[in-house]
Amino acid sequence: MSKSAIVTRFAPSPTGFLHIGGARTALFNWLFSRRNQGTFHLRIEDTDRLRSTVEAVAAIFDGLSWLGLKHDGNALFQSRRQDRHREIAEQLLTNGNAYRCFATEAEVAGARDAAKKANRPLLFDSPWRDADPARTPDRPFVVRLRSPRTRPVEVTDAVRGAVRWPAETLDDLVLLRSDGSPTYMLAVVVDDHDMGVTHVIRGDDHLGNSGRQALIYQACGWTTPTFAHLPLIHGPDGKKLSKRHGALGIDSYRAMGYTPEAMRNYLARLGWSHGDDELFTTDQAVSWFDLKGIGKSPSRFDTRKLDHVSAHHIRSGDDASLLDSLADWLAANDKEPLSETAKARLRHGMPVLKQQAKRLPDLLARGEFLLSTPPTPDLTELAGQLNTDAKSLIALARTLIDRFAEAAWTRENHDALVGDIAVRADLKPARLFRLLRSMLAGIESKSAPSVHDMLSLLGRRESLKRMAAAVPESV
RNA sequence: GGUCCCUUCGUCUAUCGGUUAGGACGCCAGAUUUUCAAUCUGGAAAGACGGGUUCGAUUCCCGUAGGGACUGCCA
Repeated sequence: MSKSAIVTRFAPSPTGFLHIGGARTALFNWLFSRRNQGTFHLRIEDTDRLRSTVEAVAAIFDGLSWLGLKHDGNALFQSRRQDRHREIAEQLLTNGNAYRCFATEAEVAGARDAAKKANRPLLFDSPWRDADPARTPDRPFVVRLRSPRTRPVEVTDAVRGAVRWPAETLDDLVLLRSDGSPTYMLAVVVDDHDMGVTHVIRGDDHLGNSGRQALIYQACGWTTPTFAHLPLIHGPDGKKLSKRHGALGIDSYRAMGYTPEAMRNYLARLGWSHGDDELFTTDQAVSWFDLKGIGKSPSRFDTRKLDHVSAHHIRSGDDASLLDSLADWLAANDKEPLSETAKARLRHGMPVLKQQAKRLPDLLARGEFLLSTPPTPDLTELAGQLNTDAKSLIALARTLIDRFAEAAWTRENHDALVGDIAVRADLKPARLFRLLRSMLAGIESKSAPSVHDMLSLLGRRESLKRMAAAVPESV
């Protein structure tokens, strides 16, 4: 293992599902570690016990595994590391980089209100920062970091460049709450350090945190990792993605019938680019990925482009795995699983079905004609649509059956036959195709493939059977 | 309010001082045509604004406007 081994991590809070933005963050971390033969860790930030549930944690595992983003080693639960976090806080207290603050919450709030009125940064300047440790009151306290007040804090971000904050805008952040529990700020830094994380790739909403966290790294004497803050994903209206935009969780996209491969492609291209490449495989993304390709501005989620990417991956997908994906989709939506014969038929038709599908369920809609015998078409109704009468339509159908029955079952023959019959009947071939379509897949079949494809997929025997069934016995 | 970040076609983006500003989605037109699609061809469509720097700015700097994030003893 090289000394410069890269370690990344994805550290979601379990809030109910794997957010689409979180999924992209995970993907970038995964891509970056794979690209560099590094390590990709998963850490569950479950220190907010009220909001963290086993279901929420399971949703994250499910989402990641469906997306194919496997983490190395075991997932780490932040809540189980509180002793370690406290230990660091104690050290900081001992070496003077932190202090006990006995200010009440009301005092802090009052100071902030005053700062706001005076148009100053909302920081709280604790009177206990320089108090005599011997003269401390006997009441609850928090442990605060003693931030340097003279120099600005600077962080170098791999996508943003140098970012700095004036010293007076950063207050002494709380490390340990008055009940002794560690705060998020402390926990993140300690965990990232202990896990050996070299690159913190996360959402833009953490950019401000990186300055504060840098202060903790400095106080601990640790080297800060490289930060890379990803611009957020917005809804189609440019506002932060929220419930009113519809699907937020990766599970929703799974339920809609997008494949993991397509989601990876679309998500990777949202906020990251490799020249003009739009459609690519995951292997390609891995070999191309770099932090330089990450954009700076937020991007909007566009489901129509997602559809296009999805269609491409279905079209170029492997028939057998497409069938597996379809089975997964059925299961994810609590639908009845495919029977063995249904599987065999869809598998047989897959080369055709996948040509025009945007999402997995389209495969099923296209292939419906293969799975069940269509209802007998009402030729009277069809005659109405074709602006002719039922009687001549039936005659045409019979001719079609007779001629098809005696010719070899090829597309060329079918074309020639239809052309010939059309000329004799003084009709446009299009009408005969409409008639054939109705006989093979039902009069309402809008989503079935072309007549030629159906003829070929169904074969001579089944096709002729359906055609015959469509014509009334006695007229 | 304060701090920080962002700004190229409607959308995702390329460009790393000199281009007819390129590609993709979507859109429009045409071809094809047995529905819906898919496919092929063509088309419309962008550097927020104002100042600098420079022989030359989309590109560098400043300002303005707009958008976003953060601003907790949440994560």
